[in-house]
Amino acid sequence: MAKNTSNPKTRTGELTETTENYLKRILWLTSSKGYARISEIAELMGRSLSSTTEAVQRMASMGLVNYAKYGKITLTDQGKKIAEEINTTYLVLSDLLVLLGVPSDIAIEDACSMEHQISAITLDRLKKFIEQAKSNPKLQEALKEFIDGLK
Amino acid sequence: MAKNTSNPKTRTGELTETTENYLKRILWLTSSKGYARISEIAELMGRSLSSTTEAVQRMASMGLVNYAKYGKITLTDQGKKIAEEINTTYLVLSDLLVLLGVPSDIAIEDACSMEHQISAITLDRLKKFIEQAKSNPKLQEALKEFIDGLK
DNA sequence: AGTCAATGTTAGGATACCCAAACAATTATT
DNA sequence: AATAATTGTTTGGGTATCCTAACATTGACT
Repeated sequence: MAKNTSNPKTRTGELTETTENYLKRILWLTSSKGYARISEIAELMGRSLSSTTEAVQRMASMGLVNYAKYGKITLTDQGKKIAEEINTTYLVLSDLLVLLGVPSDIAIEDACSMEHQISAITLDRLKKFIEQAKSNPKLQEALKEFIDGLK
Repeated sequence: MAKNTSNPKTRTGELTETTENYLKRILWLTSSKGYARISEIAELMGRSLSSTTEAVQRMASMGLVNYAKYGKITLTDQGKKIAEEINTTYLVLSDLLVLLGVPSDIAIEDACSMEHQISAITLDRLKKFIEQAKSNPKLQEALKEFIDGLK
């Protein structure tokens, strides 16, 4: 029986899930307009302004974002590097889900929180894919080649 | 740009990720031997005895587990129902990862925490699968049939 | 410049989690 | 049964997160 080896920490080994989510949203905002504002982050995260202010201050103290009261928010080099890693993972997952037939808006949402908030639709697609992979010879063979190609 | 619509809550809409993880481990233990002990849960979760006691007491107050001091722990009907849903999701995900060539021990770990703790290996497999799905005609066709078959 | 609306911060409070250390109960061993 | 070892609980702390309400700043408009 597999043990739970996970801390409250994440993939990066240092940041919480919440912090990673904030980072990703800030990356999106800064990519499109150069900086982010508390209100924009709050809106995108679905959190209150006060929670967002607090989170951003925490992230600033960790050296992830540049922040000054009432000012524009940007990512530090370190924050940007981590945010980009997270975003890449997110893109890979959402791509896969789309490939598996999950509608893109749901794929986007689900990619953000696989397992813990997976939707009924995504779950159904994954189930069917697994079934097919076991019974459909063509898919079976294509997957076999895929696996062989990894070596 | 997609908003974060997620609460601190999970798929079930009620429980936290941590609580869901505890539930799943308790399901595993109760399935194999009829009941669970604090120390076993703690071991499986990688948490201290005190944290585990606290979590189990919290879960008891939520009606998810049957608990009495120093006693054997079992799931209530409600707890069992939810735990089984979570476990099903977990099984689907781990199956898929195995299908994609992820070693089963890693698949098991990663299925527990997709996106937030995805390993480099899993990420690599997903990437390659996406690449292949775009370039390998056989896989492409097999996936197309899969998608068509969903209709 | 003065005022108002929008935006951002602080204060105050709550819950979920986690841990170590001290204490208590249970179980195993002599 | 008495003691030792194991297991479980409580206590006392700590951090992360969230929220509302009250306060402060900024920016826009008169």
